[in-house]
Amino acid sequence: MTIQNIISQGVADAVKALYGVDTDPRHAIPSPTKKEFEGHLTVVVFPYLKASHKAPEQTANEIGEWLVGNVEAIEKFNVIKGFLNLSVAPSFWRGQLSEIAANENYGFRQATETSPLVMVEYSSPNTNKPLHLGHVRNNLLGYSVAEILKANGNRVVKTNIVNDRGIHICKSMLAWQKWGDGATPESTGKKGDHLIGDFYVAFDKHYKAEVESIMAAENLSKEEAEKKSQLMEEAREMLRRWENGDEEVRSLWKMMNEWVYAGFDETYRRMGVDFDKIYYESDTYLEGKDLVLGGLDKGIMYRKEDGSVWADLTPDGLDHKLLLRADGTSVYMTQDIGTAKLRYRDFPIDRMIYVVGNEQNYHFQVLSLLLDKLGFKWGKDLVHFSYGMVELPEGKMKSREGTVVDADDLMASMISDAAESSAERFKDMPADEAAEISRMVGLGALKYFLLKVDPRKNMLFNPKESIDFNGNTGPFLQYTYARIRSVLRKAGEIDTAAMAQAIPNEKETALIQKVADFPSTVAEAGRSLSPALIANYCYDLAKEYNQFYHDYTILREENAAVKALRLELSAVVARTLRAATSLLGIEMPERM
RNA sequence: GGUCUGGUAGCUCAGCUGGAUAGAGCAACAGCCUUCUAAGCUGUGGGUCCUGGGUUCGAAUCCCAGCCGGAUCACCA
Repeated sequence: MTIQNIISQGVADAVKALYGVDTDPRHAIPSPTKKEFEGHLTVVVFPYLKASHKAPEQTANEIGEWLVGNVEAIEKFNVIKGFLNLSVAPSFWRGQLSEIAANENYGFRQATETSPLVMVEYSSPNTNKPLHLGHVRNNLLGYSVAEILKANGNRVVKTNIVNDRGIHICKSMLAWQKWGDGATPESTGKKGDHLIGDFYVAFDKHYKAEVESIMAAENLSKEEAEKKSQLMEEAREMLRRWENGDEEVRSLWKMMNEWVYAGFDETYRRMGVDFDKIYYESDTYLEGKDLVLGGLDKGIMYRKEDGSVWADLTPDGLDHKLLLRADGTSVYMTQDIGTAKLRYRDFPIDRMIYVVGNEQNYHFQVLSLLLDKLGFKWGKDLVHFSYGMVELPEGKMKSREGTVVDADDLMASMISDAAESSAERFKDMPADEAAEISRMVGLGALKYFLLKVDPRKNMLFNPKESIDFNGNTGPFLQYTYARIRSVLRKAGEIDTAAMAQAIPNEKETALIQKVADFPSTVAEAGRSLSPALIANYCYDLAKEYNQFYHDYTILREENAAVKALRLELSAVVARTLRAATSLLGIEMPERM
């Protein structure tokens, strides 16, 4: 039982005993007492004035008296206006510490066979260009949300839908045929995804040049010139051949996609994210058709005179939505319906979470309605985990203007920055260990930077100012962890028996209280799908520990009981920090 | 224009299921390493919580209106 529960129940009991009124204990959940007041937890008594028919101060005093008399954990209280500040007995906190220390999986709930099955879709790259900063935010959010759901006792399937077909890949393919000179990742020494990205850019360059020359030669508008583009026509022709299963096109497509996947795999590995199941749009894009046609029979969809198929969503406050073109081909929405069908066939999903940028809010609103109408039980409640974009100081990233921040480059520069700023302190360390720590620290800084902010909001990334390693950052958490580990290495075995005699002081109880908040933080992060909540918790915990570390000695403490308590407390903080940061995909070095 | 979403310190952001005097980090300034890791700790300055109404004992938080920014409203994905 948590102290919050003890208190809220106690308050309900007090109100019943004192004023004869039944109240719901959940209405009296105490909040942490503000630093400037004495006490650990605070109950606001204004809601009980109707029951007490007394002034706030008097009501608070009466409830306080009752709690001290009847609830063992409550030692004393003070009242300021309607705020009842409760002090919890040090012995209770010491007991909490022992309990927490004994629980290996503290804060995490294990999944069982009957736990809800949640599928989290994230990343979802196109195969015509390498991953960029926007994908990094997506990947880290998706990975973290999946880990948080696991920690809350859900069974989780992480999935990725790769957009491996369509006109954009054909553009890269065409450019490679025309100007590639047989280049391969091996012959150029380039990662496959970057190589393909270069050809995509090359296509765009030639296309633009072509359009401009048509405009000049025939005095046409840009739009008219684009229609006459020979290059674009060739790309479209290539797509038609692909759809017809043309062997030459298919084998080229296969080869080039393989290059890209090898590149993606490396990026994912470096980033530390993974997937349980990968879907490819080339496998799913036809699957939605049957469902849509089935919906036609059931009257969910309707067919226009030209043969196109639509859903009327005006009763739901939305518009009419096209699902099949007049020529019978699929659109994006149809593909997503098809993907849903395959997924549901593969896994009995209870809940589906799509980690996709907020520019697709409308799409997912529609998808939810359609899946629900088509009979997917999770359709209505599907979650579009909608996140904001990462902006640069000059605005959105634009590939045309070369302002796209590449994922591989970014990670590499974070790691080299970390290596540089730790060169001095690593000088007596083997090179491979120093490199490993630099990797953890550089990526830790990047991950924390992207995950600590509210996912819904657009965020700013300034490439000119490198991401900080000081203050509210990932390395701050890692440093705190490494520092504790260093103390524990020197301490050896902790004398837990001696700890029973210790009475934790104010700073120590504050720290225990912070650690005791971890499970409810994990639970809340699971409810609200919020890595940011975990990040903020980590920062608060580390900050609290560093103050404690600064103010008190541990190894030199002469009182054996106090020393044991401080060591145990340090051990528990380190473990909680590691557990919490693991939910963000951040690794903790043993030294740094 | 319709819908969705955001606006908090010079900058980047917390806080938003209503509670006390609105918090961090960065940047600036002033301190703290013969002591367990100074990527740390302590202090100073810095606020019309976009504006105006409303609800309430109490509003940065909820409601309404407005202003400003972003997204979206494709037979693109």
